[in-house]
Amino acid sequence: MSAFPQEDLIKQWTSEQASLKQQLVEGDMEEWQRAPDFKGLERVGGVDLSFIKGDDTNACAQLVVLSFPELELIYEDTQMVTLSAPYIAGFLAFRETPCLLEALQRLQRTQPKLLPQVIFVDGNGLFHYREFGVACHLGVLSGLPCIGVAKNLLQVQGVTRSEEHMSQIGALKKGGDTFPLTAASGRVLGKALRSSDKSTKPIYVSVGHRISLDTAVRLTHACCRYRVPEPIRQADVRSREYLRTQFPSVDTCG
DNA sequence: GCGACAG
DNA sequence: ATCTTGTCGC
Repeated sequence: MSAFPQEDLIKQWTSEQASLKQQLVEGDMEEWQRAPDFKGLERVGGVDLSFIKGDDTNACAQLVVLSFPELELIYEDTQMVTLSAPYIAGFLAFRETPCLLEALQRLQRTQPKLLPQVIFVDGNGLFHYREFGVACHLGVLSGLPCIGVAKNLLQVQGVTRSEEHMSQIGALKKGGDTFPLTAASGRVLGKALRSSDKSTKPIYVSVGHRISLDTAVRLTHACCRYRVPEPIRQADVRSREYLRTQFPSVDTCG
């Protein structure tokens, strides 16, 4: 077998990100994105992968489509997949995007009218080392509007978990409150959002594709029943439930 | 060399 | 990502 140093892989992936980035579209492109109440938006999607404890190559890939604004499940796709790429911070898309695109293609092929008008992705969009996170990657390759939502802060481009950052989190008083994630360049790459009155820890929202940051934040807030926006939360809950029933732990009492 | 490292 | 139950509080 030929050796393929991680160094080479990273070089290849870096140039691929730069190439795909040229197709990235920022800003609102649909009428519903401009509407105060998102009139015209009927379907929101969410994707996620879940793993079995000691196995990092086999995973359960999940795509859900919820009605908007009710946030009720109207479509679900659950599929066991074998991942070929390793997880490397900054290159999450190369690991997770292929199986998510396949899920979208199955939906496109069988029930195209149920395709989501926007997809919430677990991970960052523009808030990324090279401003091209997994939400941008999936957006460009699918052509669909995407929003990146990270549950943990990626310390990038000068944004750190500093006293200043902690202080800004403390200043988020109610659901919907935000503060910008500003790169050293001065560019706002995303926003920290207190997603509900009850949750203290913010989520980090950034543009994936074909949507503006303000619209992404506003819609994310509108989709939060709990800390994590419902489309992603449903995808997470359902993929884990699938693994729990299909692959029960082997080493637990009998 | 040290620390950071979405999922 | 996963490891993990009960517990404290509203």
